[in-house]
Amino acid sequence: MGRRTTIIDVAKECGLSQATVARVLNGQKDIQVKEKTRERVLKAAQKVGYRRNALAANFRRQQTNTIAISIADITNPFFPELIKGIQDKMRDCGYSVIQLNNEWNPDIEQEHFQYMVQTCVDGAIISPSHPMTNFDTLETVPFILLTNSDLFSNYDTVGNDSKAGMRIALEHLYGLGHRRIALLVGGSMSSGSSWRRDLFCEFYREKGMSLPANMQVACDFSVSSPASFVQARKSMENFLSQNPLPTAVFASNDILGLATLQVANEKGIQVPEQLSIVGMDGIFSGEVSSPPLTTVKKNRAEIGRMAAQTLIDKIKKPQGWQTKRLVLPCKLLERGSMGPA
Amino acid sequence: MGRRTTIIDVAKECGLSQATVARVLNGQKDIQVKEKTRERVLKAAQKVGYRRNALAANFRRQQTNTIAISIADITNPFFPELIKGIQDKMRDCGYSVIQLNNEWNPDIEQEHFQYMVQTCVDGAIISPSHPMTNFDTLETVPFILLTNSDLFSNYDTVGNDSKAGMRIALEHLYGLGHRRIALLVGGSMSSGSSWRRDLFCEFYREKGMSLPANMQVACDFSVSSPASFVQARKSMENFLSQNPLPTAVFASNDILGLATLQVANEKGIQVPEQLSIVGMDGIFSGEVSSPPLTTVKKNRAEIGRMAAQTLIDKIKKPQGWQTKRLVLPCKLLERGSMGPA
DNA sequence: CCCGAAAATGATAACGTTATCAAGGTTGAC
DNA sequence: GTCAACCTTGATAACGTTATCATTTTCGGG
Repeated sequence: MGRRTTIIDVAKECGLSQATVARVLNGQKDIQVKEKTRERVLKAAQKVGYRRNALAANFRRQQTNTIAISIADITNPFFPELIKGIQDKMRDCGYSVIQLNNEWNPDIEQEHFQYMVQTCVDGAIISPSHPMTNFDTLETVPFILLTNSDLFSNYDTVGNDSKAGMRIALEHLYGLGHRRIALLVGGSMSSGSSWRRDLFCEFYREKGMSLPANMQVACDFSVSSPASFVQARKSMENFLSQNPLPTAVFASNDILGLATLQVANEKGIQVPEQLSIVGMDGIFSGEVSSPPLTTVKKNRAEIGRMAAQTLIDKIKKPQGWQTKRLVLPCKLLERGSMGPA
Repeated sequence: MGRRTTIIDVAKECGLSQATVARVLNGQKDIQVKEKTRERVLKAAQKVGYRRNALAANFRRQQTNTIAISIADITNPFFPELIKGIQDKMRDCGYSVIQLNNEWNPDIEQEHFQYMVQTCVDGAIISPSHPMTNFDTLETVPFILLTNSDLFSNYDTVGNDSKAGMRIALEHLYGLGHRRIALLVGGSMSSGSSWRRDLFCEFYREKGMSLPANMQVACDFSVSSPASFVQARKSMENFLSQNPLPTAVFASNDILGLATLQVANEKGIQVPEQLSIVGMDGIFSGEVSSPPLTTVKKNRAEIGRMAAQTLIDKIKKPQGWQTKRLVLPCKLLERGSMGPA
């Protein structure tokens, strides 16, 4: 099989130097080359069927125009829109995206970091698998974290203000007259749960209410993925058997919220008349339950775009970068599973 | 900033040749090198902090250990599990995955193909954006299509037997006594719709029934994505106003099915007592509606894994490859929205 | 018309790895 | 002890582009 045609073949064809050909075919926009020679080159390139060898170029320049995304699991409905947001922005800026799933596994996550270094991605956007994730492996790869946790306060982060979002939900429920509000959190190991409990207790304290028993459920499976829906249902079957029931439930993600809703429906508990349910995230599935799930919506596409833009800024400005922490607000999306107490 | 350490630095450090060092650090498993020298190299590598430069290696070998996936849109709930399946298998085999969204846009799709060639991906898995997609651009990149359409019968394909799946659903409905079964298809431009109509009409003919009026709805928006749920609802509001209603509906994807279900619920049409609804795909959202949506399930993760495996086989066996067409069965997943007529 | 500056082009050295072939060592059978 | 066969290691040439510097050409002002 014949060697693939190179810049040199083009040079020979048009009788110009390799350098000039390179300038025309692969150079930046601000290069100097006469219109006439440009045409000569283009014509010759066409004739010999030149295709740029990106591998060679990447190697020479030691950069790939590729960034990596490290998340837990693409099948978790939280992520696709986020990733889409990143991809769209990155595409506009000439980057490709490699997406890696760590399955909540820190070891895999570390492998991914190594991969990023070796493969010379230009940057990375990372949703940390857990609060202790160590980023030293990444060495000089610029990265942005998808979180708003205080645990990562000295890194660049983009995230939703989940605390404020949760507060909005609780306040709203309170305003509707609810005094027995329960909290559902998933994944004890996940960083997410502890601040939620704190905020929850603080909220009760603030309102001068004492926290009734059995108002907190921690599901010890790993949260928010459809795969854990069945398990979530089991927890909820148990939870919704208590008497008296709470009048409202705040679920820290929509999967938990939907599990609660489904079990409530099955038990004949009227939603929202007897029980209000508020979820968090705003995934599509919440739109098709009955009633549709009221939720604290995170604009995931926006988060993705912001993260991408921030990463690009960071890549382009290697000197004097100041740590950035972007926080986007959540919005209460009323869809029908919340009502007066 | 100091140059990053190379194989040559390691060679100097341990007093062996570059070639030997390369054999130890980056060679295949079946290389010959004495245990003692291997240790020397490893130790030296450790000491000078050697990191393999994958860019150089990729360039030299003219391969990337990366494959590309081209799909319409990752936010379409059909795709994440499919992609996961591909990623998992590919990861096991040492490949990374670049995922590209073409937004159903053939031009973007072609751009992606060019990108694949330039960037020298080792292979590609493609869900064609439309029936006329031209793969010439891909040149020598080996690829597999995610489809079961006859339109691509001379390519390697992996797909579900959607026809058989649809037939299962129709037969099942028929068996339950339904005689007024409606067909909902989305996206007139998509390749999918025409064979569905054909099969639908044939089914009626086979059963010796005449096809009543208004038993086919084609929604002229681009299907199966949550983004079109609202539009699907509108079509269904209209459709479900007719009198008499069909006793059953086969929706060619779950989004349409869920839209139908929701509108039926709102109109007070009892599902499945007054109206049976069967969807197709088996996305998670169908599990949280009430009743949960009965559907013809496609095992997307399995499809992904098969496609990945097939692609790998093809990559590894460049000579004498025989076109393969893998067809996986669909399964009726009864969840509650289907009952006797 | 000449000169200097700027613009355009040319020549060539990397980039870090892999692959090829040559050279040196070791082993075992005769 | 010799020789062949095999096992290790070494030297070195690619791979195709970009970047740097040198050279040539163009152009305008005096």
